Amino acid sequence: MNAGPATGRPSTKERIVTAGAELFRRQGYTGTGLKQIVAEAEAPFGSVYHFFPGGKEQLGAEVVRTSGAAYGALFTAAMEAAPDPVTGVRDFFAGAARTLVETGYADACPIATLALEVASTNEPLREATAEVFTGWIALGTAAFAQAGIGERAARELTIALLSALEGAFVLARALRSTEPLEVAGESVAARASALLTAPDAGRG
Amino acid sequence: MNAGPATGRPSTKERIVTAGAELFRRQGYTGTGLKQIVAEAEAPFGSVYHFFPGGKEQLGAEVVRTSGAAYGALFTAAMEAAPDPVTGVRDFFAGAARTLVETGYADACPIATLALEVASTNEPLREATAEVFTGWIALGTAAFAQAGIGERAARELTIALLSALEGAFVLARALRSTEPLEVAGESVAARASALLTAPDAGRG
DNA sequence: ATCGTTCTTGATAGATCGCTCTAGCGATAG
DNA sequence: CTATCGCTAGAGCGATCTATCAAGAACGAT
Repeated sequence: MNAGPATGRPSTKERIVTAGAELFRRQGYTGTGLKQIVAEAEAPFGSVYHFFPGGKEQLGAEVVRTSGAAYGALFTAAMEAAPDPVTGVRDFFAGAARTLVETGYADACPIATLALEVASTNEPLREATAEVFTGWIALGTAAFAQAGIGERAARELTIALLSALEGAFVLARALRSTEPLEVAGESVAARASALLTAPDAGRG
Repeated sequence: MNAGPATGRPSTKERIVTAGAELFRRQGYTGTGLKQIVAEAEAPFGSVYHFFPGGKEQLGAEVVRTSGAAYGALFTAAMEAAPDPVTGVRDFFAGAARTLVETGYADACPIATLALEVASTNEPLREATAEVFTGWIALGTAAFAQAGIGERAARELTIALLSALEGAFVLARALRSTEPLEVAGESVAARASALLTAPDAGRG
């Protein structure tokens, strides 16, 4: 029943999930071994199968859901902290670019690499990534709708935002440049601005 | 010196590259074994190391460059076949969506999965993917510039296009839906249209 | 104190990984 | 014919992979 910190140290399970999230994000799912995860987590090997009887796949699913929720919260926080949605979008892309540079172009989307790897090879994990993306779309749609954009336009704006963000991450990591994030962010901000300036365009 | 077809069958090297391209695209780089590649290619295992003394990494680099060039040609062909750039963009996204559906959401970008996997773990392969992306940016910039868009705006439009495309691929494969490709394509088409309608906006 | 449960721990199995190595086939040149 | 060379062919190496297993430590409940 130990969920954690009598001491300041996170529980073994938490450390495994955290280490798995970091390694899956940077090296992908198939490229990361359980041995490497437990080494990074400073956890005994057997604990993986104690907490995740379903093995690597179950750990992967939990990592996807956990870090997906965390990243969604990051987006919501950026949107709520900003005076308007356009600024929120700009801030979010700028923050993503900053993180990317600070981590040596390692930390971008927490689930994209895994998502592409498993999309055609592992149905349970594919479903986990689909659930996360669906949740992000709902989050963004709600945020833009609250700002006065029609439901349908808000949804399409969110999908365009996520597409631009994920794609910019691919280019940015490969090219080791933040230019794609800047261009993509400005592109989405412009579209959001247009929808807010001429609100009739986006009533759905 | 056999580059191929006295018979109709492609050379062993070609079959290995083709099989590698298909498997890396669908399952990723670390998720694909050399044994699986030679089985798919109906080639002897030893031939891999005959043609690619550098092993899996060298094969990966050749696959990236080959299929990157082929995909670039596909883009150029779509742009040249279309009456105007906006239609070209729409056709290209629509064609990508069609391929995705026809292959059961397996065949999207030929190098994206590999690019994310190796971006922080394998510098030679990362450089190969960076070269391909740089080539695509040059291709798109030239195509849009030829249509009358200023050099700088053409470059940014191309980066926005590639970001939207790659990101839409991620979402589409995970969600098993073409909606992201449709939304992203329309978004890029709209931006291209705006740059062509008001050409002064894009003189750089 | 004793029991039961939860969690820790690492050795180990069985499969697969990338890669090396040697042997041999078949076409061509001399 | 013989020699050479490009390529075929696959057995096998050490390493690593996921997963299993049995045993012990920690701890609360009775």
